[in-house]
Amino acid sequence: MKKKILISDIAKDLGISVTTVSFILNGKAKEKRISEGLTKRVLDHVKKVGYKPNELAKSLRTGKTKIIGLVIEDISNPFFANIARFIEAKAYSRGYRIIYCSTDNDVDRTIALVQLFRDRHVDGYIITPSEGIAETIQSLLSSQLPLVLFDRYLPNLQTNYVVSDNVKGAYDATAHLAEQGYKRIALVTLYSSQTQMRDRMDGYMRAIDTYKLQPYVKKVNVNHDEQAAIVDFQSFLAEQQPDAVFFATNYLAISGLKAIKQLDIPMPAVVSYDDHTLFKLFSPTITAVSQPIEAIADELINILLNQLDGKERALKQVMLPSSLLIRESSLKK
Amino acid sequence: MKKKILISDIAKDLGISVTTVSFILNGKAKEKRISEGLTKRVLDHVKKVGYKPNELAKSLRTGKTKIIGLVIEDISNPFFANIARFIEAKAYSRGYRIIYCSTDNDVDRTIALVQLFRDRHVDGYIITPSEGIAETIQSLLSSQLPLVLFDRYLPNLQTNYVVSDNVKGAYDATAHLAEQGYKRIALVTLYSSQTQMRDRMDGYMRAIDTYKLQPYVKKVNVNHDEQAAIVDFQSFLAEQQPDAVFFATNYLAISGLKAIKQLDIPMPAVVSYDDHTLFKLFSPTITAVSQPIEAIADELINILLNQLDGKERALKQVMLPSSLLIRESSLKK
DNA sequence: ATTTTATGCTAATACGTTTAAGCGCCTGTA
DNA sequence: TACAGGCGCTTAAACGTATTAGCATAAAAT
Repeated sequence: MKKKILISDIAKDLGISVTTVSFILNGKAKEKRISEGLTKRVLDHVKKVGYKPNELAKSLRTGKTKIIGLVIEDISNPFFANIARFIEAKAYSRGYRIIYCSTDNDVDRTIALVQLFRDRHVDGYIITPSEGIAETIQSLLSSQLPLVLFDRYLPNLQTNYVVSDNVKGAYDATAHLAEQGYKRIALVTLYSSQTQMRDRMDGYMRAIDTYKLQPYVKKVNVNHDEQAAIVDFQSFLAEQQPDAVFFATNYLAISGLKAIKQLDIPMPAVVSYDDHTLFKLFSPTITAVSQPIEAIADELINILLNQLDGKERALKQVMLPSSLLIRESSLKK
Repeated sequence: MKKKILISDIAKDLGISVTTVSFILNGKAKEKRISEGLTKRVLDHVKKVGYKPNELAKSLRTGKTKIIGLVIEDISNPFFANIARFIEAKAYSRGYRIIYCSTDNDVDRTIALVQLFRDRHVDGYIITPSEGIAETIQSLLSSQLPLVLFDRYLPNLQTNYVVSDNVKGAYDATAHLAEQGYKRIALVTLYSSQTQMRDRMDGYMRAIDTYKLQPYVKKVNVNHDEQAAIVDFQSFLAEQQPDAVFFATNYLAISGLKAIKQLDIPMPAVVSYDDHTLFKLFSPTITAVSQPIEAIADELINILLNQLDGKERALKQVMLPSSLLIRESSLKK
């Protein structure tokens, strides 16, 4: 049980003051005109005895934790998991650490997480806002805390955000189906008025207009009981008999595929917003709207770090293009 | 921009000492013989002005952060994601928070994460150890830090751990295939000498012995380049022509299924160690060895919290049973 | 010879809590 | 009357660091 070694121990060992050691360790040796000889002696000795500053004490003193809080909808969803991975790597290389938690799109959970991060004094926030979270976000804003939303935004709030072009993505997906000759193209989406869902609906409708088709929209409640959602969706399938289905999220697509599979009906053409490992595997493989994950992560971390460095105060609202990953091998008609 | 409110502000507002406020806020009012009237006044006032203690300062003073560090192989793997979810919920209800990060089974990353958590003074550690991490774990042990491993353990180290009965799980899976009449049952596993992999191999071999079959073992390097792993596995398939495949992990199964799909050969029977959303969807659906996820999470958090409370110092090494989720509808032979 | 400036370092305070030790007062006992 | 002890609260130190203001000496300028 070795005793914890402090900065004062270093100072004592070398017969100098704590201040000097602190300056050197924080890279202010030159600025504070500490001689090169002493600087080297200190650094060598620190390395030798393996001294590590107490980060808690540092944070208390400086008010900075060098930690970014990442509040994410569902880390087990590959889309979010990959975003998180990129963000983590990029933040790391710039001296920041990430801590993240999933909200499952639940408001109370989101509020609790933001509070947790606030309690821990994270330096900045990257958040996928769930519905009803506006007040909480507003309070972060009021406290001047660096913040950027992604995947969706809150229309009434002046915040930074990074989203993909959901309207165009959904339009392209629907148009792709229409071009292939499908006539009864259904949209399966959530009971949700979040911006990304609204925009995907919008894109779908625009394509329906362009191709003069009949819209078939099914809204599903997927959060609580997947089996109930599946049954619900099955009755929609039986009633409307779509020949193609555009799922507004990848997990909707997964539930949807389960539903179709159980039903023993001809498989409709399927497109999903956001990709999934699964889709490459499925027969026939599934076309997906693919968001530019790395670019999103890049924008997010840049916006946040620029704000943290005080370089940038202007509002940054970024929209990036999605692309269609066409996978069907057998074209219809 | 409201100014941050301190415990001293509370004390000043009420004309009492900071100590008294602190005692009350930490539930020591009775123990410290603070009158009920004052206690109530303080609590009311704290609620009214919305005072929140600075957790950093608390942690610095007490040496406790009420945070548990969860170092996990891959949070986007449903098995680990679910474990994490349960652990988080259970810890939360006992006043602890979780921060977690993925290692991707990379030693350097694991070491860096443990160091990060150490720097942040987490109170305890739950870790899926990657290979080559023994030294790091030993150093946690030497510093008397509460610690429990899971999914696998380090045979040379005296640590707490929670694992499932990998030998029996793998035996049951293999035996199940043998009972169905499959003769060329292959095991696909990793280049890894971690305990869980060793034990799954062991269980497979025992079943092979029981049923007097020929073993077919393929070791795959899946971490770096999935496509290379797929090609590698495909040549194994072509050469050995197994009629059934037991994958030692769920992500191996996914890569394996991709490989099989590309190959246009008759689909062998497939069993996977650990379940996956995907498996319910696949045709034919895939049997899986299912670990008792909630029980594992329960044991982990109990062991750790009992240690944190100082209730328990004895070594806890727990093995829980896995069960076989049989899903094939069409039996062979 | 005196004042100014540069050099290289340090003393002391602050960050926001918790907690050991103790202080004055009141009550009850002898 | 004197004293012990309980009651209800407070004083002051501690956690480990960063940083402002400043000090002593030497060199340069007047």
